[in-house]
Amino acid sequence: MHGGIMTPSRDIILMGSNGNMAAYASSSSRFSLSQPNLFEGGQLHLLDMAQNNSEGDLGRLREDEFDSTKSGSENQEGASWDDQEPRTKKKRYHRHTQHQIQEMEAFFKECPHPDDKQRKELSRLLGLEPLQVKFWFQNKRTQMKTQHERHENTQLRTENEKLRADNMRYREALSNASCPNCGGPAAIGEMSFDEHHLRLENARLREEIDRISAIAAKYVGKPVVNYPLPMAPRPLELGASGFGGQGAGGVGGEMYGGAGQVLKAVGGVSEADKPLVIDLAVAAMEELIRMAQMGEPLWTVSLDGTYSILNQDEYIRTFPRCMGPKPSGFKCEASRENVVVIMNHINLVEILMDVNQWSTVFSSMVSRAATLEVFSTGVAGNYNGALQVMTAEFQVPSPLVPTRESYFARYCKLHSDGTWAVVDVSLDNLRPGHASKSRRRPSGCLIQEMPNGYSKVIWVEHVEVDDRGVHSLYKQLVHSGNAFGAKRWVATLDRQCERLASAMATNIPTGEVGVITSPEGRKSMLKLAER
DNA sequence: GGGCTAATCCCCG
DNA sequence: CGGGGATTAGCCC
Repeated sequence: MHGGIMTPSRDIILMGSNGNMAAYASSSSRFSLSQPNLFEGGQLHLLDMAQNNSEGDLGRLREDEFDSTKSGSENQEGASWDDQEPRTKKKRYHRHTQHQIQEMEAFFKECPHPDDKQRKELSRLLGLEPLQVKFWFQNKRTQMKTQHERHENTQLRTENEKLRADNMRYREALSNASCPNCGGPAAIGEMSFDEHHLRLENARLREEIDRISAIAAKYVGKPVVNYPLPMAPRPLELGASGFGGQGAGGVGGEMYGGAGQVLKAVGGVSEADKPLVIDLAVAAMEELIRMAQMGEPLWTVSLDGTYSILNQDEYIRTFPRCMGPKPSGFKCEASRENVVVIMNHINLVEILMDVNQWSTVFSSMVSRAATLEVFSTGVAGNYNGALQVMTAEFQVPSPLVPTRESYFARYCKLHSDGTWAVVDVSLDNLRPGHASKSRRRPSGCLIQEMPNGYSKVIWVEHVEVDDRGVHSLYKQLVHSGNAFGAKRWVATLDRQCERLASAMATNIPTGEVGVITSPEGRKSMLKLAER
């Protein structure tokens, strides 16, 4: 019971009832307290009483240890509650002696959860109430726990600081790196993109690039025409995109923008022809670049000096005929025009690559258009590397001029000097059954960003057409380079820019389509809302 | 005032 | 009922 003084006997003999609970040698100044659960095959010497106790006398030891200069509240003898207030509300300040703590610590190391019996023995040994021993062990356990937690916390903190430092270093390195694609900073603004999304996108695109380049490499050096067809052509894969069934999500839904029934009969290319399409696109891109850059004698400047006409003989001498020779009876039309377009270069690329925008902006020339298959949507969120198979019907607003249907690949590439290029090349070789009346030789445009936000555009149009039976007036039209030539494309684009500018300024028509340049350089098409 | 520790209270299995 | 978490009380630095 609380209250009774547990005066320690001067000779403590710890003798468990069963005889192995504790062992004590009073004269040897050393005793061991063995625990039943630890006592297997020998006694564990947990309590070393020898320290500072030459006489092995516990009672005296405690008295010796007691420093009389210390506060009177320090427990002196026995460390019990007996001589103090009965355990009611007020606690009296009391500290266990060094010795008592030492002994209990030692025991704790071996057994933090002493049972009743062990506590009793300890209390007897140390002259404490069993309850006090119980408290002490309880408090010790919580103390150890908090200590452990604190230690763990500091460990985590240092680890955290180390990771932070690493992170900073990586960020630093990243911000100094430059993007291999555009030469701009490689660091990704945290605000603008979701990093996770980008990582997934990157992985997908990397895979796509690997696949494309592997296929392209496989066919390098082989003739482009008369491709072996190792596999039977697959059924039409309308809406399918990319290789290996990888989807370029969302494309299928926008297919056939403005396309009529006729175009729906035309499918994508067969699996076996895909390498050929890639090869053609790459070759066409190369040709377009050279066509755009060369001068005399390949090009002859028109009389009024606003555009250039292609010199056929020179062309045949200069360029390998990647599409094969001109079909007999076909006439060649080719022109080039340099122009400044009042539009952001990114917008212009977007218009060309998005069939809906393209057919809308050039609606006076393109009566129908559809994207049949998307090989690649481009890299890094833009159209760089985008390749798609398209079909379109071109028109001239005149009953004298028949429409021309074309089945072609459109390939977009950002070149290392910052120039964007979009090239079309006919894929008629892939459709031997379709006797096309016209073919698009590498045609398209080079787009350069100008400091004022406008775009410098070089437009090349190069088509071969069967004009037999076509009205002579039309032939004159073609000869002037205005019918389907670069000049007309450029003029159409210009008109669209002007139309929008005036629509915006005068606030007039509804339902009109125009082109705008947002500050961010995005969303180029504008359909003025109904009012 | 905060840390330490003996002791208390109280909840939960 | 005992263990353990939360809290308190008293002391020390």
